[in-house]
Amino acid sequence: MLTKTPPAHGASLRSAPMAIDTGTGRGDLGHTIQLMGATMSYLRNAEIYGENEPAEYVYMVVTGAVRTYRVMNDGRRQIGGFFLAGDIFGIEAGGTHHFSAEAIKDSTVLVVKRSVLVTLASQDGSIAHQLWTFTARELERVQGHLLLLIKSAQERVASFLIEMSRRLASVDYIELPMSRQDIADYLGLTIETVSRTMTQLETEAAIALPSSRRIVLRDRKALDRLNS
Amino acid sequence: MLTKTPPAHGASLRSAPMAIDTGTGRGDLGHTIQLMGATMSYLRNAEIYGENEPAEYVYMVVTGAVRTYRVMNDGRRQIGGFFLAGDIFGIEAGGTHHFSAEAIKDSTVLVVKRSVLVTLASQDGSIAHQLWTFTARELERVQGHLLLLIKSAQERVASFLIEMSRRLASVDYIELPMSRQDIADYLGLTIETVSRTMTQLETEAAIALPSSRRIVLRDRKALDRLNS
DNA sequence: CGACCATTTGATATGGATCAAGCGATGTGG
DNA sequence: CCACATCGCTTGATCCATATCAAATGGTCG
Repeated sequence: MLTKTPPAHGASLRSAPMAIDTGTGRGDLGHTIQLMGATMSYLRNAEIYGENEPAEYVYMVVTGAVRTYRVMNDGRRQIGGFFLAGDIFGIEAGGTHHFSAEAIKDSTVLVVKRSVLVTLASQDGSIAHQLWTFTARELERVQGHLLLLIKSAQERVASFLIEMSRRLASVDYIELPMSRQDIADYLGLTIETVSRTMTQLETEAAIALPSSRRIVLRDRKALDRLNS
Repeated sequence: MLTKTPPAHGASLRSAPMAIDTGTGRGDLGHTIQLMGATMSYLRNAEIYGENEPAEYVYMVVTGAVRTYRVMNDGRRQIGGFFLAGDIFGIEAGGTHHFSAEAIKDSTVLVVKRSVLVTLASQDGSIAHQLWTFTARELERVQGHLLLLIKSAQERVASFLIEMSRRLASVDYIELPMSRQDIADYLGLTIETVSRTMTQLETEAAIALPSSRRIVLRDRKALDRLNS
């Protein structure tokens, strides 16, 4: 359950935004961030920000993947979310982060000063609306995550795979950026249970596992039935 | 796990706002609603709104208590939150409710048309900020709820009791408005486990149970240790 | 090749679910 | 005003899904 997180706080500032496909519609807060953001790079497992730190920046993933998490006093880690290319994270209405954020693999992100965004919002109703809408969508996401945690292991894993398949713009297989431990800590399971459930789904011909990180969704209907 | 919800859709419109102690600081969206809200009454177990309905109103509890919930396809019910006097619920940035809401006991609420609030927000930056702040706080609440669901039964129940003691402005005992089934569906446990855990906490002298709905927090430190 | 790390697989333990019955309070009709 | 039905809650017995503990396997990199 517990995970060590060898940090390697290697963040280098680069510059200049670039075009990103925001087709999935994250409000257009993504667009706003693209216009104003500076590029930063983080090495695998580098901390992007820590729990209880002041929330100085808002982030959008350009390449790579990010996890947010909290460590409970007993050492258990709960992952709050995974953020992939195009996803925004780190927004806090109150000025403090309630989760930590780390790069799952070498990643680049756009950053915008939160204070700038907040000031803009106070002048521009459209920006204010984007902030609200984004936070509301985040709320929905967390509510969905919460609903996952009362389901069976099979259902959780199936839901996770379906979600990832949707978000990873996958062709005929998905390439997971995160480890089994990350998945376990996201789903509230142990790594062993996640692994066993995967093999079980493979046995039932719902998925195929060419390698541990590469997963073919073979029987979408069966997975959907579990996802329900 | 499953619960029947004998509806009795008795909602009568009354009128006129009244002063409410908003001392705990819900932004001052609460104040805004007090200024504009109309009073509605709901009988115990009456539906206030349903999942997937358009979100026409925003609500603030004046007296009584409200639960929001979703029913999964297998019949399990997950309670999303309990809302007590002064609490606001039913805000949705997208125009649709994602949970249903019911009165836990006979309740009165203030209602404001969502459209009015949204229009106001587009003109008044302070209202826009209130909406954002409120939604962000709601997000934090749900994240806290999510963290609960990975803990042990004792920890969940202890956390629940501590939270309720804080929110119910209790003197030397708390008077729960909700049933064991509601608590179970909020904590992701069965009613039997909630009941057993309560008796266990009583045995350990952490609480006393003068009656099933009335609970004395006898050893706050022990509970805090579980809450952690 | 050898060391390390992630993942899988196996054996066993356990917390909470499930099935079932009992109990106390509340309300209703005779 | 009592007898009885109902409802919410508690308690008991057993089962099962997932956790825990342990070891084997496989892939990656120096």
